Amino acid sequence: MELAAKYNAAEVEDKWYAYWLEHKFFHSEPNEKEPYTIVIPPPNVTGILHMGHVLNNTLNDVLIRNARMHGKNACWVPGTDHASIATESKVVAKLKAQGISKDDLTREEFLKHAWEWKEEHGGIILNQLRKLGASCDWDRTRFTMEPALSEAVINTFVYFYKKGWIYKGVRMVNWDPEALTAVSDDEVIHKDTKSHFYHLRYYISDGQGNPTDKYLVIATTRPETIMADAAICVNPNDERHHWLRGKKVLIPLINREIPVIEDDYVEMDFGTGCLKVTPAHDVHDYEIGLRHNLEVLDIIDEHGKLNEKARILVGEDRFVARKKIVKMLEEAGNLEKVEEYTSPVGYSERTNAVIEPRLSAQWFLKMDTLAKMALDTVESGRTKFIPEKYVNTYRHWMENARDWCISRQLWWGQRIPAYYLPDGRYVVEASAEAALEAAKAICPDIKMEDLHQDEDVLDTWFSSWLWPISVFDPEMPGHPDHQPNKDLAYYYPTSDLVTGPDIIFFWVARMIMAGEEFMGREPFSNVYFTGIVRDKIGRKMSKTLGNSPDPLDLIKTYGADAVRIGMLLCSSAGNDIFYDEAQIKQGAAFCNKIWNSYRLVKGFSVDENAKQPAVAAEAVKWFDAKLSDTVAQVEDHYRKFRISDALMAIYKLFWDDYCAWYLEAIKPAFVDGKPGSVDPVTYKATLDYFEALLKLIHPVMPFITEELWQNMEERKDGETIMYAAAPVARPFDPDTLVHFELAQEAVNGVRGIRNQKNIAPKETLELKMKEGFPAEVVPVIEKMGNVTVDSAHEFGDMQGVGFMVRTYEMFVALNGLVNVEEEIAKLEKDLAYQQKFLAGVRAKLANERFTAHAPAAVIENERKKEADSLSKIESLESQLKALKNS
RNA sequence: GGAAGAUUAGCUCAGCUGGUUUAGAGCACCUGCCUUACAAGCAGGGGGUCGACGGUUCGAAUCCGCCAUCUUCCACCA
Repeated sequence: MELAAKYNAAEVEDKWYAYWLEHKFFHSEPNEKEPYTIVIPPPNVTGILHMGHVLNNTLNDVLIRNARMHGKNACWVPGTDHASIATESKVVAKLKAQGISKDDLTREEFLKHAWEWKEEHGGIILNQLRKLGASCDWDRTRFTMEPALSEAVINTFVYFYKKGWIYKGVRMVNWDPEALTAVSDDEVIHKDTKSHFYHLRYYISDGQGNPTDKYLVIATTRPETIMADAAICVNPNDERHHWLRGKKVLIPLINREIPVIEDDYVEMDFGTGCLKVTPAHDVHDYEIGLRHNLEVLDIIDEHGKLNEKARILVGEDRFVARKKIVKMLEEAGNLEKVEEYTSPVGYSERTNAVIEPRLSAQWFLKMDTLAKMALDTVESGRTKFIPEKYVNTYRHWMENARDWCISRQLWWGQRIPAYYLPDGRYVVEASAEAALEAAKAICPDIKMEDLHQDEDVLDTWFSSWLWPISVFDPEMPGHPDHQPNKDLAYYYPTSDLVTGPDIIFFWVARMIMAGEEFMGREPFSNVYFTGIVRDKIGRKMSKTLGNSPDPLDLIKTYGADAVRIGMLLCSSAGNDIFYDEAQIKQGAAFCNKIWNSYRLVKGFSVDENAKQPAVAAEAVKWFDAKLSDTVAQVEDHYRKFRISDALMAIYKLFWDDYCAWYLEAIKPAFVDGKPGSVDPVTYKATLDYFEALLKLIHPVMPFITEELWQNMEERKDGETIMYAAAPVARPFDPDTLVHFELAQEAVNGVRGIRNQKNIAPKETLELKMKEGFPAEVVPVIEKMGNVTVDSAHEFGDMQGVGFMVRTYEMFVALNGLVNVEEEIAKLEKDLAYQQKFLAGVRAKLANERFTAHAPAAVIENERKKEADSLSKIESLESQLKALKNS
């Protein structure tokens, strides 16, 4: 096959991905090998691939492919998340665009639309992952709302309910009075908003419900809620208000009597130090109310209007009521003053309506035991976090975990399996039939049509926390007596999880809880937290900013391998990623480099009778060691999840060591204007190394490596680099590397002189070196530096330029090209530097406290520095002397 | 306001238990090369008082304190 001069990714990628799929290379079944398992962080089912997904899934794929090549039975389970809030709001928006309001639809009609939407968009993101090269076991693709997984969620709910850990409670939700729905905290936008601070007089009651002439002053931004006040609260340490202890005050206008209570929550130096407590209409007040057993009086209805409990201004909108009540308070003499005030106010992301904190009945899951278990999992190290700093964050949250509100006022999701009897009592069962049976125990005559299932669905995380279990065996969660099926027994616990730190609590912590509860052990051994992908100037990638490129466009332009490299080059664990297209270009350049190195190797002609030249033998020996050395480093980097370091090590091995040094060293010289031949020993080594390099980089660049690996020799159908064994580090003599490095430095010295003196690389120079230099690498210097090497005792008065390779003196003979003054100036500069350096080292050695305290090895090293420096100075001085005499 | 983390070359980052670091890498930059694998290339080069100030130590980018700036998470203050 002819190879084009440039690598064409587009042609290659689809071909090999189809080949991999055709042979089911990504598919895993339990076997006798060690499993390596990753479950994908399931993207939203209607989502579109963005740069965050690219980063995350590239990392996942690198880990999976690396494990596969290390002989593990690698299984990467893909799937999607039903994402109730995001998906439902997309469906609502789509219906709205068609002129359909969700309110006009029944639950069944709406869900029909939602499923249609899911069928239409559900596969997109998984197909996009294929373009990236993701080696997911597609036969195992799961969806969090598919029947089996939904059943698992329902069973889990019933399980916890019967265990007594799920209860119905009241919670303050963010109510959107326009959309008539609760919205999540994420959907509330806090904006500083100008308003007023109303200072109101509350008169002290005489005990009979009549005002005295004494009063206290509270400051509020919401005077329309005073009718719902349950108490006035002051700080117990606030001496100004001690006279109020045990007193009761009267709510203005309606003269309802409320107590004065004390609580640390109140800031003494904010407002007047007196807080009106309105449990029904403020989150904090609600909590104070709980502590002090205060009455909860809800005076605002779902539309944001005052209801009859308010007694006055009934039916008025909350903002109209505010204006009116201010006037009424003023007329009644209760308004002391009004201040301008700016405070953060929550607005609904969807309707821009001001959010009304509203109490509502919600379902909760107790967190105390689960959180304790999950904290232990991480603190004991059974699950490791990378980077470790997230353990702190995790601990803080787990120690302060509040009960988990698991109900959502939506339709898209698993419907809560609570069935209400007409009298308001309820039963919790996995099916309507079971619920009817249970209901009959309470009320023998009850019929199915009398039962009404809870309208709410469960939080999406209440399904995704089962993911590492339910993708293998959906029967398991909620059935403690169930024996794990073959898959679950084999694949669980999974190995690594790659995800963003933003969902450490929402998802990671809860998966650990579910894992401990249902499996009795951690769901994964390591959690690798990626950073957030930002643009060059540090802004989050977002649709509204338009600063997020379409990954598919990038793949089309540069190739998937280049995109993968580009993302990994700038990703150290836990740090945000500053995305820059230049890095993808770098990846594309690397692809091209690999491609062309193969063109060179493939173009070699082999002379079966040729003997291996000394320089080639040396290069082979060196690269062998270098390869082992790098493989060991790469293994270490992978172990520590330093993926970008692993990549950089391979990158340099391929580009600098293999292409720039090894190939140049073994490249046959020209014979009669044509490239000469390579001997068979060197040729075989060269191909072996090339293959080793392909294997090393394959996890990161799956496509180009498969293409070239397949091209290297005739492969059978069904063979793939994916399952080739990863290169293994072998022991080597460290001197091999050290000596070759000396040769490289000598060559660099010669090249530097060429550059300086403008001498063409083609012109062969004469290099003199003093004896003692490792002889075996001299042929390398001769070839790579295009020099002939002579050893000499003295350089005498030769014309030329000297330089040092560590402690070895070198000298390039040049005739008529030396500017003596320039050389002298340069040498003197070097000499001055060395003398200063020597003085520093000697000062250190002369310091008794240093020699007394420092370890022997450190002192020894300083002595060596001293000796090296001395010999350099000696050499520089003799060169100077020679130059000055010439 | 609370918590965690960061600050090293123009950019992105390594630098693990203080001493083989006389602070490194990749990219970018500058100079010279179309040398028959690759100009998406080759060869060479410049560039940092390790955020500021104190402290511990024979010795600090590394440990401690304080300040500044930034990021994230939590709470968003009647």
